[in-house]
Amino acid sequence: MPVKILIVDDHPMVLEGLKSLLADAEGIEVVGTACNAIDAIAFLKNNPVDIAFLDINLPDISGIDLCKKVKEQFPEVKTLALSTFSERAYVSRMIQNGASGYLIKSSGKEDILEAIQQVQAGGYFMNVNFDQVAAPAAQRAVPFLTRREKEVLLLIAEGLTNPQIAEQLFVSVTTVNSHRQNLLMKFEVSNTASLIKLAAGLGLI
Amino acid sequence: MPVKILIVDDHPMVLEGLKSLLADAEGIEVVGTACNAIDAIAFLKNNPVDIAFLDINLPDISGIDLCKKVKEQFPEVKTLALSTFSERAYVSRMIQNGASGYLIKSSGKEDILEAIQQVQAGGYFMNVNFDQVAAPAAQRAVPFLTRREKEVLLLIAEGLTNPQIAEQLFVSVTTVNSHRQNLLMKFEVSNTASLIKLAAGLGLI
DNA sequence: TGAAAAATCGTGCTTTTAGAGGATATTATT
DNA sequence: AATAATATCCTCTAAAAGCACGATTTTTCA
Repeated sequence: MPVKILIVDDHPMVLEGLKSLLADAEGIEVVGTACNAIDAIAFLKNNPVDIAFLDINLPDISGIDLCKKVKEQFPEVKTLALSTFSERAYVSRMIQNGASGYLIKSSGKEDILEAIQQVQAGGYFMNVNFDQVAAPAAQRAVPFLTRREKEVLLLIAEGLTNPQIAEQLFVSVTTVNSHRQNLLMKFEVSNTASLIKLAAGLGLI
Repeated sequence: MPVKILIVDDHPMVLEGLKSLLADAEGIEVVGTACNAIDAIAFLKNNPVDIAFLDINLPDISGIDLCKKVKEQFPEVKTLALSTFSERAYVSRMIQNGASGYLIKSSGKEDILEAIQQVQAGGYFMNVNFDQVAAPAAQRAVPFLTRREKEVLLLIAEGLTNPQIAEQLFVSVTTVNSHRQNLLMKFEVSNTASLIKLAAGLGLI
């Protein structure tokens, strides 16, 4: 008896791609596809399924919530998260919600087949290392800036030098420099490049 | 005579998906696929192609650079950028490099067929509205940067000084400074602050 | 193979930043 | 009226960046 697969993804390319890649695989049958969570649930109600591939981004509810629903209503169905690189952060939540594995969309045929095999045997599959990704999540708090500091920050970002800013604001260069030093301190950086990059990232300039 | 299509993407799912979606379309033939830029160029040398679908993220060189190369070496080949949502910022550069259109990977069959039709007729196709995204970035052309310049730019943005960058890259400080000066020249700015602000606005860092 | 592009290294000089240590006014705000 | 925060100004030093010449080597590609 072949392994029955349901694919849930709103990208026609991925849907078709997976279907095509699995079409000639032995012992595997794609019994259905869905492009949203409602259709997916409806399909599961009426058809036996062994493994469900769930995209993390779906139009109606997220794949994470769908995963939870599936495991609640159909605990015998094993789930496999489908994700692009940038969504790796969500994978741990998917696992918490009962997913048996995680497959990045750039996976090749071998990975996909291995994932199915592993999961069908009751195991887990994951083809990404989280070591590299965890870092960027760290959010930095926006430092409190005074009116003058904001003005100076803006002018620095526009490429003005301290003397030019001083002229613009009718103050002395040392004053501008003070504000500049305070900006570096508040952002906890040691030069203009980091300062501007952070400020840009926080949408301040 | 059917329209000859080459698909370049390193995601087997997308590759297969597109192929499958276009398989039964009338007047369209997928004559080849490639999962990197080198294979793509090699294929174009030996086979006539009307339209090349180019993924923006490729393992060897970026789709943007590949697009440029293709238009230089095979000006008669029309190019269509393939991208996920998060990469929209790069699309304008793709267009600058001669692409005839842009297709998000979540596109359905209708969009894909319409894109092919439009492009083959000499027109442009784009199924995303840039109003929300590109506003600040679109104005200034993104300068062409060499591999080393990009590296240096990134390290500058991380707050490293010339001596630190030199150490990191195992080159002399004067070399780093040369790259830095070239960056300033290419971005038409006169200091680091402007450089980083611009680069951040263009999504380069 | 030969030309073009990129990457590498150099010197000398000026300007700007970064960092330390202050001090004194001017505003809030309680 | 007293306190705190902000804004202003100062000197000094060292480090880094910016700018202008240059040059050689390596890589890429037609």
